[in-house]
Parts: sequence; C-alpha cells; structure tokens
Amino acid sequence: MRARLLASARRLFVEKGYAETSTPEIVKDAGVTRGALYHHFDDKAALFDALIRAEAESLAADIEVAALGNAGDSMQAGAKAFFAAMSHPGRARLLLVDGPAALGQARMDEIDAGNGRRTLRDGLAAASPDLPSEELDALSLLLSAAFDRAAQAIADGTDEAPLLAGILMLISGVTRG
Amino acid sequence: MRARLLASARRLFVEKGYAETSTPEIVKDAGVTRGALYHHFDDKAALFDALIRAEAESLAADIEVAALGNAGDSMQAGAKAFFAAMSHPGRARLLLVDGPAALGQARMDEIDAGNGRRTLRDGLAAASPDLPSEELDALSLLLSAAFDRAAQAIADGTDEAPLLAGILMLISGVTRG
DNA sequence: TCAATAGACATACAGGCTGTATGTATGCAA
DNA sequence: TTGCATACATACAGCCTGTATGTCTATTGA
Repeated sequence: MRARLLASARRLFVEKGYAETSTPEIVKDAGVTRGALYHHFDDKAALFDALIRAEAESLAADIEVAALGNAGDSMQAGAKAFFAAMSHPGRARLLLVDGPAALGQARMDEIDAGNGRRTLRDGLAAASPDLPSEELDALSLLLSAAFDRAAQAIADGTDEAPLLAGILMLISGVTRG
Repeated sequence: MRARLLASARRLFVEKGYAETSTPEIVKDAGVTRGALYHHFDDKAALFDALIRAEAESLAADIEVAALGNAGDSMQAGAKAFFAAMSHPGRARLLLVDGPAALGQARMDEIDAGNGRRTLRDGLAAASPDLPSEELDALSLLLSAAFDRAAQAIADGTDEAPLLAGILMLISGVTRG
C-alpha cells in the first residue's frame, strides 16, 4: 500500500512535477482514497520526502554497482558511474529539480548525507594532498554542482560525451596543480 | 501600481518562497485587491515571470557596472563582478532557486538570454582558441553551474574567498590546456 | 458638448486542493 | 468476547486560484 502510493506518486511527480500533481490524482492512480495516503504520510511533502529518500538510496546503490564495473582511473570511473546511475528515468528531475525546490537544498543535502560531495572531496584530497581543507570544500561544492548540471543536461537530451570530457578537464585541471 | 505589486511580490517571494506566497498576501501587502493584480498580470506565474525578468535585468546591469570597476585579469574581474551583483539580497533565491522551480530552467535560460553562459563561453574561447565548439559549450555549461552554486552558497553565508579561489582554479585549469 | 468606449480597478463566485475530523471494519490481545 | 489498535474510507472546513461581473474615470470622436 505504502509502496503502491510511492510508485504512483513517483510516476506522476516525474511526469508533471511535484507542485502540479495533486493528492487526489495520486490516490486515484494508486486505486485508493486520500485517507490511506494521509494515514501513511503526514502530508504531501512527507510523501515526497520518503520518495526522495528512496530515490537517493537507489542512486547510491546504482553508483556502487556501476563503480565496480568501471575499473581504472578512479575519477573517470566515478564520473561515468554517476552519469549512468543518474540517467535512470525521472531521477534527475526528482533529485535535481523538484527535490531542492520542494524540500529545500538543506534537506536534500541531509538526505544525500553529503554522499556525492564527500566522495568527490576524498578523491580530490587524494589527488592533491597539498590543498587546504577549505579549498577542498569549495572545490568539491563547485564540482558537484557541475556534475549535477551535467546530469540534468544529459537527462534533457544533451550529448554525454563532451560533458564527461568537460568534467574530466575540470578535475584534471585542479588535480594537476 | 504594477510597480507596487512587483515590490510586494518580491519581498514576499524572497522571504517565504514563490509557492508559499499567496496572491491575497501580495495584494494585502501592496494595499490593493486581487482584481488589480489580475488586471495587470495573467496569473501568479506571469507576475513572477515579470519579476524574474526585472531581476535578471538588474543583475546584468549591476554586473556591467561592477565589471567596469574591476580592471585587470578579465576572468577574475568577471567572477568578482558576478558574485558582487549576485549578492544583492534575495537575488540568489529568486534567480537560482524559485525561478527554475516555478518557471522551469528552459524559461530561465530564455530570460537570461544566455547572458552569463555566453560571456563565459567567449572568455573561454579567447583563452583557449583550440577548444572545439562542443567542448566550449560543455565547459561553459559546467562552469556556469559552478558559478551559480557558489553564488547560492555565498548568499547562504559561506565565506566567499575560497569559492572565488576555487572558481579561478577551475578556469585556469581549463585555459591552461 | 455629449455619448460611446476602453482602461483600471473592486467585488463576487465557482472549482479544486489540502489537511483534519470522524466513521467503519478487521485483527489481535487479554 | 470484550477492548483496543491499526488500516483505511468518508465528510468537512478553510484557503487559494482564476474568472466573471460590476463600477468609475478618462478619453475619444462626432
């Protein structure tokens, strides 16, 4: 039941966006009543929060799987794994557009537990051990923004190759000096 | 009247966000009725669209002014001018959070007329004439995402210096080859 | 000068959505 | 079997959006 609601919500949120999807639509799609929805979730935002948490978990799991497949240069492998996992239909919209808008960037960071940025920071720190800590923070923030924007563009149909190349240029530019 | 509505809308949108601000609140703050609002704007989104257009114009104007002041290295001067202009209260939220969420990234790009990205692309092209066109597109997209995220972080209270340094590191890493 | 019209606003209303309060059935526990 | 909690359904109140309608003023054209 909870799962049915989450599945219907995901489909509709991906298709029309969070704000434009009403709870009557969701429960109609799931074949239940609004009573069931408000029994399992405090409100519409809580339903979305649960959905986003599940999506973030799936993302992390997919990245882990893909990273095992891509051996070699860890940064390039990580970037490819991220893009592959992020290309799951609807994921970019949920995690990069509607999530921050509806729940706030702070809550999104909380859900992500800094997963992406932390990994990135660790990679940078390993490649450039002499960077001061605050500079590592700044660079990982900036690069994760670039990653996110690239994933969004790819989801919107932009060719992946130049974006991947661009990301790798940015990273190598930093790690070289 | 239009101006009064836009001013009240801006204050409330900045304070509480677009979705959480109702038209009755706006007109109450402006001291008029909803009739006036719907006389001047097609709907709430059109009011927000007009507000965003004005904000984007102010941003462009402020950047131009600041850029005249900051002579020297054009990239560093441009970055400083961008951050300074973007630190105008509420601007980051309007242009980087609520704008894309409510109007869509496509509409935001249309309003911006690609101003920021185009400038960035021109700068990159001048510094690295041998980069292929599609790579310039990718890099300017990625870097503008980094610029935006940095501006957001600064608006949220993060120290500007490491972010500016990080941006310049990213750019110099790319332009050096 | 006077009627006709357009613009600027106010008022009133219909429909939809959210969240809550209330009702009902089912299973478990004492 | 009596009591209670859980899982839902139904009903309701309040708010919000967008539209329809009314009013007043300024302007235009004859």
